[in-house]
Amino acid sequence: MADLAKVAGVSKITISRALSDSPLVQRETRERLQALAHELGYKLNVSARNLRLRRSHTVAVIVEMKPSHDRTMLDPYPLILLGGISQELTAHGYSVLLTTRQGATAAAVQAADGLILLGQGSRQDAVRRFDKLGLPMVVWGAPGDEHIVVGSDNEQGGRVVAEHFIRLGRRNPVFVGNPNHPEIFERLNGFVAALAKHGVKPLLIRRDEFTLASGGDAMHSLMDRGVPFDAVFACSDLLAMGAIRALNTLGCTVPGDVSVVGYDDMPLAASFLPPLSSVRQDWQEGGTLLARKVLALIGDQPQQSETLPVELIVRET
Amino acid sequence: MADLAKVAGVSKITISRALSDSPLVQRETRERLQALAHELGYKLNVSARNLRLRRSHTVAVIVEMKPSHDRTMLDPYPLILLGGISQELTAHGYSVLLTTRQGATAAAVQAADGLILLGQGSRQDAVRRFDKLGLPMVVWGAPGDEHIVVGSDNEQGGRVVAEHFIRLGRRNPVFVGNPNHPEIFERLNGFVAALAKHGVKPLLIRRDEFTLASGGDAMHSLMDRGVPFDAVFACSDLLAMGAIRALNTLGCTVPGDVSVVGYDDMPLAASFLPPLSSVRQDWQEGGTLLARKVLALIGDQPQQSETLPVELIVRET
DNA sequence: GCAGCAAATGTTATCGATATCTTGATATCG
DNA sequence: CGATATCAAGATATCGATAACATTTGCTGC
Repeated sequence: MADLAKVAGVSKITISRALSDSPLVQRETRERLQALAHELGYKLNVSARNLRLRRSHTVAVIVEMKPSHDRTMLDPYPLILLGGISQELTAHGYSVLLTTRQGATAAAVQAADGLILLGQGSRQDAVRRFDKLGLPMVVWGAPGDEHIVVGSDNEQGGRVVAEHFIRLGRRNPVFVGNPNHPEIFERLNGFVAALAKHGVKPLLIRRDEFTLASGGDAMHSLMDRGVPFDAVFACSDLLAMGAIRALNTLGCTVPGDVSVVGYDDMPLAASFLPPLSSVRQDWQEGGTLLARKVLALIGDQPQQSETLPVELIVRET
Repeated sequence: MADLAKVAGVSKITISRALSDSPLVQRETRERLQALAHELGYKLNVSARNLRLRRSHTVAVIVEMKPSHDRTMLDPYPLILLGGISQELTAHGYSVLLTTRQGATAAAVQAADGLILLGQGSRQDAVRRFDKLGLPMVVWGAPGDEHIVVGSDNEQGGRVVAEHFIRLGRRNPVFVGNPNHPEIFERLNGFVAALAKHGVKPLLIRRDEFTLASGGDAMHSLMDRGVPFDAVFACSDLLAMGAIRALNTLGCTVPGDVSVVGYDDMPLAASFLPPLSSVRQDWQEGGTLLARKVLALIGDQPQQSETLPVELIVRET
């Protein structure tokens, strides 16, 4: 900028003003300087500006990201939220600093103007760690009173599936998933509560992995134990698909003998054989909302937690 | 830091040295100052350091990311590469600045120490735009001579599928995909060349979308035209799955009448019915390599393009 | 006892941009 | 015509860290 100023025969500050379209500089001068800057290939030094302005126009997104081949694809939801987040932040001139939990100690995170936590980052211990940074922060997941949380309505998710099963006349439903995970716990809650209204008590099969294998395995162990069941609510589409395959192998028909509903409505659900019924969350909207809230917080506008509705897509299972 | 210095009764620079574990400061002093800094909750100002050191310890990853519900999931590969990239960069104290092409004009990108381009960013016009920034840059995709490219061996991918078809005695293979895309063009090349050695000439069905619908559609149009074919090489697993479904509907059996091979070996491929044969790329490794090369370039070590081998997973289609 | 040197710490300048306060020139008005 | 308002541009200080150079202190060896 100093060089530019010398070439143009003005002072640094005039250059600064001209480049930021300040009305303090005469239009002609401004345009001349802008043209000159462009011509000389001048690049603003962001670090210097950040230092001076005491803000980085950057939001750190902290993701729980396991590197294994399946995991990344099987559990891609944090990454999908990224789409909405990135779009919204970019539109407001902010950048996304992507970090895993391990990397979050890196200095760069402290430079961020705000924080978005995705994935199991919602685990309380993890969240508190970032709390200490004192940055505007929004968390994806199940609502609690400690933080500003955006998430889809997992309780509603459980409820609509329960009602669906009741409507179908199912009396022995099974829930497959990991209730230690707060979001899944909410689904279970909604499921159990809605069923209770009809005097039905579901069976809980705890599975920690969100894999096809795990879903199949759950069905096998159910059959082995000889427990009667006529409906399965799986906490992810993959669990559901694995379950259906296993049920077929075991001689059960879906949806004849057993109804199955998955979660997330991944694109493949629709073309699974048979087409899978599933609960759909609006990730794009979730991401957008997360971003919007951090930006608002950064702008000192108080925010509240918010829950997004889900939708049961009834197909053939 | 100045405050800390005052409290500790030393000068700023001593604080700076102590906190960066410089041996210029006596061990006792160093430890005392570190403890004090921790106690007072001192946070390094990254912008200031970046300014002074003229580097940001940040690598910008520019992704072609479409926001639609399907797209993100259907075409998640840029996001998967992110896993490897992020892991490797983090391990070396670097951060990942995630940007879409639109957002790449944002100032923050210029502050990065290096650039990684993913997705269709490999389109020449886009790549050149970033070239001008003069930053160390590595591109994912098909090798060209202009840039340093990391990618999987798409030609080999085409070749192994061709050989597989020949081995099965197929004489009328079809290629489904968008050859405008450089990576897919390479697959086509390898496919055609390997088939030619056996006197076989494949049919090309151009499809731009990587969706189930598109795959089905391709099969329908083939049948309508009455073209005989006995093998399909689809450029993505989704295309392949769509094709198989359509073939079944049209009264063809897979793999009886028609062999089908997909690409990417997504986790679901294995549990598709019938289990899908597919070409697998090692995304994790690809990401790691991308990151490693940018880091090397940043460290002024010259680098070359590199191609990763792929593997044909033969299942039942 | 003092040159000479090493170890530990301090001083000053600097990275590149911008906020605040001035200054000088022109316009406006009674 | 002089006083004040208005506008354009400059001077200086500052953001928070660190590199380069400077200084102090304590010690060795002759």
